[in-house]
Amino acid sequence: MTVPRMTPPTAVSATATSGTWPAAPTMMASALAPPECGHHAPLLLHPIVRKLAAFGPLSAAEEEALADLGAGAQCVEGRQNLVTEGAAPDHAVLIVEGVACRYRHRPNGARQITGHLLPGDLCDPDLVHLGRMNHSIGTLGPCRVARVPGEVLAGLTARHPGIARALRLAKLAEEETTREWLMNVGCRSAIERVAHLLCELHARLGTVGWATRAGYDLPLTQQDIADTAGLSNVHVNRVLRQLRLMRLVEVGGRRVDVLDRAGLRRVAEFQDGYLRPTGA
Amino acid sequence: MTVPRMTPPTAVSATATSGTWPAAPTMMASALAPPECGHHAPLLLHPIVRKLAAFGPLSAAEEEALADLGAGAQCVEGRQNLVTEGAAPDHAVLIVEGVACRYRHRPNGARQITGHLLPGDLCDPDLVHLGRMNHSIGTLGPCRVARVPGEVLAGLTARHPGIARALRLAKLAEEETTREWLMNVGCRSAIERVAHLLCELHARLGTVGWATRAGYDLPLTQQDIADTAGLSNVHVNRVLRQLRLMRLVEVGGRRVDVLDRAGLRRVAEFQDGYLRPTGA
DNA sequence: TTTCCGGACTATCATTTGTTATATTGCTTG
DNA sequence: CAAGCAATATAACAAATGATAGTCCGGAAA
Repeated sequence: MTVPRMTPPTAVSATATSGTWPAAPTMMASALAPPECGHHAPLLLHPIVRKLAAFGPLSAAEEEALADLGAGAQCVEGRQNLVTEGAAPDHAVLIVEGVACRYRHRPNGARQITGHLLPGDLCDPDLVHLGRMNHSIGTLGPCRVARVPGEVLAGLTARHPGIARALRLAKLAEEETTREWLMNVGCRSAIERVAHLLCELHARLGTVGWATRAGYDLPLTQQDIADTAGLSNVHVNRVLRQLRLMRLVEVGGRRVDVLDRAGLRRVAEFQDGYLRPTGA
Repeated sequence: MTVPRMTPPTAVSATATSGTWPAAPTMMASALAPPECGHHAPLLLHPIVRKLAAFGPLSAAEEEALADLGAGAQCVEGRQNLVTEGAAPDHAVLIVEGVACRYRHRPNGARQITGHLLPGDLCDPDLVHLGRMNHSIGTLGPCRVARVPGEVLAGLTARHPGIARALRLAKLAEEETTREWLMNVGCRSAIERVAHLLCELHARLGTVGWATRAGYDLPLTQQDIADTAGLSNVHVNRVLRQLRLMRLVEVGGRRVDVLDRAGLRRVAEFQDGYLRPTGA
């Protein structure tokens, strides 16, 4: 059977200035290679290495151990559950490629997405404490994911203090992100919410090499954005049109083109500090 | 949409004002004997003992060690900051009595409350990881709070595995609660949001002995509820009147009288499972 | 190719919620 | 006691957002 893959990041146009943006297109292209041949590629190409390295220095052995986590990654189509509400998983899930989310449904069918899982995200790092999940985790677009048994994870953190520390900081960042979403939904207007969401995705995908300064590929439908921001799909459409008319960002065809990053951030009041908590 | 209307950020008061506590007597009268009235009182009267014991068995030594945390508690008036955004605290804060919250302001003055801190709540148990806070913590009504130095906390968890485990579960419960709030604000109607909030407070205060089946004392203003639920104060007033007319709950005079607990929970679709995660 | 279908898009209308303004109440303070 | 302040209450109006319905488009399947 055919296995769905993510659209690879589009090559940067010749006019694009490198600037301060971390990702290089050639690196991203090779990141798409199957994980089996990954031992020749720089370890930083593995999204989880890139993500955790941003929280503090990792030893070479730690980077290698992290990269190994993605070795057995499998392809999953969009709209599939990875972990279902009520289950008591004995493994964590590492997103190697694609976008997944945490979500829950109300009895009336309404869905609320409570978190996005992007390449390099590991959930849940402390599943040992968790009896049964009270929300589900599912893919939004096609993904490559690796299941990490609890014992493997425990051994990893026991042996590598740098990884343990980075995972704690990553967890903290996730908590802060949830609070930021609450801020978003609780007291920002529709256009501000959507703008903020697009900024956040830009920043997060950027640190793992899946976004350029010009934009990023995004498998979310307008309904997915609506369920994230607490809006209706129709209103999300209205807001996206407005953002397009304001020459800030164009969203369509599973692609987000950021025309005016500064302007978008201004509308969203976006401050990216919450994504990078610093250790004490 | 939301226009400047808020009271300015509360003035910071690093000085722990001790002594007077305006509304104290009435709060204590119905529910419990005052927890501070002595070393002779059963340890379960200490809210943090009650709260953590709900997550799993604690040894007598552990209960005693926990009860000691509240020994040096000081009185703080309402509307005072305990920790201010941008600070890098070296201590955790234990709420012994009263209600506090995590919150942030938007530049336009709008405030979003992202969490409630009730008696027995300890924040943040893992402050070691935290560089600077990107939200503030402040009292909503008069409180008694104890500051717990990081070293004390570290020693406590190192020496008492039962406490360490309970604190981890409590942290997990807090995360689940934040997600539940996101669900609330993101996809429930105004009346459902307020009903859900009242149910949650009832359940949480109940486990630490500050609520009876009939209701509980609550120092929140309607504006505070509004800032929690992502509504305007006027609309909160409308909703509270509706809940009163439906004979579900009466809120007023710093008091919540629950007339029909089952009915209120039905309106809110309240499931309290998220408050008590089970260990694996 | 044609058909089918999900997603994007738009228009119109309905409704919830926010805004502004003004009393009122109760408590604190002078 | 009166004055002042904060919180509550309510009304009238405005704005933001949701609901419904339908078209259009592009990719997948027959």
